[in-house]
Amino acid sequence: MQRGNVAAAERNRLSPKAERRRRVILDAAAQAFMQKGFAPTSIDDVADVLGATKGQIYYYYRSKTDLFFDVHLAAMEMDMAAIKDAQQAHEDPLARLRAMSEAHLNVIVENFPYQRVAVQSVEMHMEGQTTEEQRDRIRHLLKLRDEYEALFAGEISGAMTSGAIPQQNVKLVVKAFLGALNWTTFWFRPEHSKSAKENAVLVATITQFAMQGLGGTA
Amino acid sequence: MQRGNVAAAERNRLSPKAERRRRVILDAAAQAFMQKGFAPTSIDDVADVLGATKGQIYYYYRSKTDLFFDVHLAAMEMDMAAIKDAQQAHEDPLARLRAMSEAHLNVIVENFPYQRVAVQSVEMHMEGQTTEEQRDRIRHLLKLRDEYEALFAGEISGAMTSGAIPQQNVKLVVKAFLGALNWTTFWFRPEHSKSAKENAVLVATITQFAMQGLGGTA
DNA sequence: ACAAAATAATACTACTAAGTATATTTTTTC
DNA sequence: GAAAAAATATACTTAGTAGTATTATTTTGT
Repeated sequence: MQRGNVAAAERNRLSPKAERRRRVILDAAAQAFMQKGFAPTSIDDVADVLGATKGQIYYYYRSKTDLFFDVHLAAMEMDMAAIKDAQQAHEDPLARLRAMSEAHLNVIVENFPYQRVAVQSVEMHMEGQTTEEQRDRIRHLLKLRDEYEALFAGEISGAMTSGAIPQQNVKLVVKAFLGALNWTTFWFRPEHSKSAKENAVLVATITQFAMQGLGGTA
Repeated sequence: MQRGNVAAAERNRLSPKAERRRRVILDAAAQAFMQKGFAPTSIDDVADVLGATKGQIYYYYRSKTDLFFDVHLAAMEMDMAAIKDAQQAHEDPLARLRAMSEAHLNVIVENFPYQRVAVQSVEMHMEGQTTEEQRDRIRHLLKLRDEYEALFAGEISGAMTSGAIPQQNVKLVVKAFLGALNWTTFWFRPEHSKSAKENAVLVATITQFAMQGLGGTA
């Protein structure tokens, strides 16, 4: 039975085994898209990473586009889960923000292929030949991205209100803040990363930079 | 006479008229690549932006790849020229760095299509089917990029040595610094940008964030 | 004004890769 | 352990596009 792509909401209809298989394919796709980006990566490239053939991929996914969207969505879900935990562990806006930054960077270094793919802009690749259903998914992904940014912006605003950092243009500084973090996806190479300690230094240093960027008095 | 692609060093062999035409094509290519990225942009897309046909483009450029490289190179040359001017206008490392940051951001907002293209990683698109000559050009572009980063890293090191900012991992903070700036290519939309004043606020705010990120005592 | 050179458009070729249809193999179920 | 269902592989079709060959037009020099 051809099952094709399923939205996140109906994933539970799949058998646990099928879902595991989907995840393996998703990992291979993240790996492949990471290396060359969406357009120049063929389904056969993904199949090569997977060690299988096209047939298998099309059994679980309707199209290359849907596969890409699912990688993207999985990446965002990782991010969301990680920073919400971080957020709830603290009271003070700046403490929250610091924990969120660390969580975000940890997700990047630990799930690099997914996070790298998520940074390749969605809208960029999909102009024109998309179905209405796919445009819905794009809108959803963009909405998630905006919500994610809003979580950071909210804490920055909170810190401003409480006087912990100077008044400043939140819309702009939140971009700079996330830019400092997300830029990691451009230069970090997980295969060159030796130790967990080295990654910890990365997380601490970039977080320190971003927090100081806001101009707090410590 | 078919002339094809020429490297920067031999551009002066072209007549002024031919060089102007090349530049018009380059602008169109930057515009087109900006919208969708390299792979999904066809030469016909570029020709559409140009308001002409393929024939014209292939008269001046050997291949789509060479065209992309030239956009990239032009972007880097803009950056280099801008920050070298900024650098020479000041003595103090932090003053230099601030001026370099402002210069870099101004180049981004004023030549957005080129700068956006330059941020699309070169290496990402070109795995495999490249000629030896093209691989040379990739290496050259990557070298320029490293040199560019080294100019920023040098000033950060200078500021550290003079005690203007705390000791820190320069390799990492220079990435965060440039990340805060370059991230602008992901969210800035020149067509929505109303006034020069608004752009000035952007440049000042992002620069302020990046400078503070280094932890100076002001 | 006209020949030659330069520039540009058109018509064509070859190839890549997404998606599909079909066949084969593996797993499950009774 | 055989029939049915699920999972995977293979073979094929088709659309899009990079690059080229050829033709047409414009510019330049004399």
